[in-house]
Amino acid sequence: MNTPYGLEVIEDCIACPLLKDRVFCNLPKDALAGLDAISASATYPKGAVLFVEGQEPRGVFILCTGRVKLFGAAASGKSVIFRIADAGEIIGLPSTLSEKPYEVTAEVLEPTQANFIRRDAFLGFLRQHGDAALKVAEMLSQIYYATCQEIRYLGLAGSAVEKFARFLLDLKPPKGIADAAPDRRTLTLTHEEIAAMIGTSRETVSRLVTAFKRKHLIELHGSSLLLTNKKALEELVNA
Amino acid sequence: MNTPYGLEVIEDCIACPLLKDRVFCNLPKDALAGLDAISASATYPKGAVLFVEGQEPRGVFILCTGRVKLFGAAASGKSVIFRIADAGEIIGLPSTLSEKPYEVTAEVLEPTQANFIRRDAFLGFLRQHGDAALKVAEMLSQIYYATCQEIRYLGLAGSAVEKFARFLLDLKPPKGIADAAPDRRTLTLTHEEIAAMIGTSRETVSRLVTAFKRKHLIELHGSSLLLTNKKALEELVNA
DNA sequence: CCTCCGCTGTGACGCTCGTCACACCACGCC
DNA sequence: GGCGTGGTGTGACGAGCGTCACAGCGGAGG
Repeated sequence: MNTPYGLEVIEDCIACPLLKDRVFCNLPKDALAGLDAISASATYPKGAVLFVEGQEPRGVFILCTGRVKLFGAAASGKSVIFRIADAGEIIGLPSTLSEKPYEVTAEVLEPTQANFIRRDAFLGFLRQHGDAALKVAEMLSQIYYATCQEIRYLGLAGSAVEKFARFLLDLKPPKGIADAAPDRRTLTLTHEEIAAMIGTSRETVSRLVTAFKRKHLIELHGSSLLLTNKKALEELVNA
Repeated sequence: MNTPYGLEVIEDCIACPLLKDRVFCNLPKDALAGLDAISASATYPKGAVLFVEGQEPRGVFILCTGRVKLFGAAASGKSVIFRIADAGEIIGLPSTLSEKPYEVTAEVLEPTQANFIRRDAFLGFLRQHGDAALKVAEMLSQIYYATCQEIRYLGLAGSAVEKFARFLLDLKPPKGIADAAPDRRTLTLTHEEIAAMIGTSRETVSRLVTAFKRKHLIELHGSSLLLTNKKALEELVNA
C-alpha cells in the first residue's frame, strides 16, 4: 500500500518499538515489515477525537504512547466509558473487522502517538498472515474482558460505594515502581470521568472520595493515590 | 485428533448443518472436514450448565439448536445476563483464546444440541487455517458488540422504563414469519431473566409489563408478544 | 495582575426503584 | 385429588443517589 509518507513511515515505526515488541511480537520478520509498510504514524493532542460512535470504520489505531478513552453517549447527555486504552493497545479493532460502525467514541486523554492502519490494508495483512489473525483474536478477547469488567461495575454492584471500591482496586500499579510501593497508584482521571466509568454521578464520586479519605481507606495527593487499607476496600466489594 | 466417538461424530455434524453452513461457512472443504474431526456433539437438557464463571477454559461450544444464557453473578446473589446465544453461535470463545478463566456461566435455556471442541484441538485448527482464525475474529467482534449493547442497557439508560422499552425494541423478530407480522416477537424469558438483562428487579419488570399493556404499547399472550405502538416505544428510549 | 473556565466540594430535596411481604395461578408429580 | 414449586401480580415503605444550586480554587492565558 502507498502512503504519502513513503519510507518515513517505517522510520517512525522503528522509533516506536511498542508496535513491534508488544503488539505483534513473535511474528516473523517479513510479517512485521509488511505491517510497518501499511501503518502511518501521527501524534494527537489531548482532546483529539480519533473516531466517533456511529462512524463507518476507517481502520485501526495502535497506540505507541499516551492513553485514549473509549466511551458511548446517550441522547440525554449521559455517557459511559467502556474502557481506557493504554500504550501498546489497539483500538477500533472490532468495528474494523466486522465492518459495523464504531461502537464508541475515541478521545485522546494525553498527548498520544499512534499508528493508523487502513481497514483494507489491515484485512489484507491478516489474510496473508494467519498467525497475526490469531494474535488479533487474542487482542479482541482482551478488549472483551475489559468490557465485561465494565458490566460488573454497572450491573453487579449494589451500591455506589461498592463500585468505587472495586474501581480503586482495579487500578493498575504504575509500571516500573511496582514492588517498591505496591499500594501506590496514579489517578489522572477527573471525577466526571470516574463517574462515567462506574456509572454514577460526578457529585457522588466527589462525596465518595472525601468519605474514603476520612475513613483512611485512601490518601490522595495530586494524582498520586495510596490505598492505605486494601482489606477494608475488598470487604466493601464483597458486601 | 482422536475422539471417543470416531466416525459418529462426523455423522452427527452432517445431521447438524448449522455447524458448516452458518458458523464456518465459506471455508475450504478440507478445513471443514478437519473441524468435524475434532468436534464432539452432545445434547443438553434445560438448566444444564456448560461451564461456570471462573473455571479454566476447556474449549468452545458451537450451538446447533437451542439457546444458552451467559450470565455473571455477584456474591450478593445479584446476576446480570451478558447475552443469550442462539443456534449457530459459538460460546466460550474469548476464554478459550486467551486462556483466562471463563468470564460468565453458561446455562441452557431450552434443550440444546451443541458441538464441543477442545481447546488444544481448536487452537491447532486455527493455526492451520488462517482464514478460520479471521472468521473467529469476526465472531468475537459480534460477541463484543452484544456486550456493548448490554452496557447501554445498564449504563446509558436513565430509567427502568427506558431500559425496558429498549429491550423490547431490541428483540429479534422470529425467523421465517418475518414480513407477515413485522411487530410480532416471541418472548420466552421469565421476568426474572429480563430483569437480569436490563439491570433492574423482577418486581419492576412485572410492573412495567402491566403498565405497558395498560398503555397499549404491547400485547402479550403466552410467549407471543405484539409491539402495538413502536413509535411510542422509540420515544421512551430517546427520552 | 485579573479573568475566565474547568474541576472540585457540599448542602437540600425528592423521586425511583429495590426490598419485603403476601396472594394467586399453572404446572407436574406422587 | 392434594401438594409443592416456580413464575407472576401488587401494595407499602424508605434508602440511596441523582439533580439542582452555589461556592471555592487553581491554572492558563491575556
